[in-house]
Amino acid sequence: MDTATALEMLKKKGYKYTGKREMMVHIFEREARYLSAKEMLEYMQQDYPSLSFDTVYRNLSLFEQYGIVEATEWSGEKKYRLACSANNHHHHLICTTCGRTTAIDLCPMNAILGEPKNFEITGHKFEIYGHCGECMKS
Amino acid sequence: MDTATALEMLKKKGYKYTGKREMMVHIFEREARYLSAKEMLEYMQQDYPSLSFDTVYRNLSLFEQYGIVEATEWSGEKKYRLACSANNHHHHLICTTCGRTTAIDLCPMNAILGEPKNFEITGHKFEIYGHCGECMKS
DNA sequence: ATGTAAATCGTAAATATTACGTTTTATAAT
DNA sequence: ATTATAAAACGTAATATTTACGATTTACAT
Repeated sequence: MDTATALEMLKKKGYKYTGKREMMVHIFEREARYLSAKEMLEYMQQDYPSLSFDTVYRNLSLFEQYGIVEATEWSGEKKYRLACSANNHHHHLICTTCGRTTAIDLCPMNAILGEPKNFEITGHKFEIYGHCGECMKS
Repeated sequence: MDTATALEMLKKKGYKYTGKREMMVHIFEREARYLSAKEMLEYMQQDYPSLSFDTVYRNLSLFEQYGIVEATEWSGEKKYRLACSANNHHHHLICTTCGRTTAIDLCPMNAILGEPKNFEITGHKFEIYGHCGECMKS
């Protein structure tokens, strides 16, 4: 999911192509890791000093809704990253310090045989947490 | 992990055996599901109308620290449940409406061959979310 | 150039969690 | 049983995260 594709897709749905949305996706591309809303706000404020919370949160939700970013939460915060371009479903090693990820080409759902009785599955999460090489140094 | 065992264990560590802690573990036993701090507070206030947030949060942290409860988070809230008495490591189907769980006797970490390079693993999460039979009715 | 709906701003409200000085209480020693 | 003391709880405030909303600005189709 690159910036142009993401924003053009939104435009086709009737949303506007704004500089702030463009920058948000750019930052996700550049950082290539999970970001909190606060981190995103801080990066954005370098270019838009008076940016409001509303804009960041609203756009994060919009991006999530249309599959531009994927979200998870740890340490009491929601975190967002650009949706993986890999077309196969997979999971991640996540550095809980910096948010960087490494893909795991394995989904435990494949090992779940049949449907559980009396339970409608809506989603699942498989995440391995830890510290990446960079963060271990410091 | 039953009430008596849990509280006696704490006592040996130098913590006091209080009616509030006893009731908290009782509620966890009775409910047998993930509870938010708020839900716990509300249950507790039936017997202790002036109970403060501090007590609930402090004791939840204490319980987590000593393995009496296990915690996770979804929908922007931390949730706690009595630590599973099963001595084998396992995971859960979780009803995101009521917090009830069903054990899955499977851990995807077994399929992760070897240690990832340049990454120190500190934990992992495998959870399947959905709606249980009870909650699907309503 | 203009109309209109969407986006953003500025700010406040809502929600969840943590913190802290004071008072109360469980517990062990006397 | 009384007392000392350290932990627990109270009452309340502070902090952090997320959401909400009326007013203003902007993108963009006409």
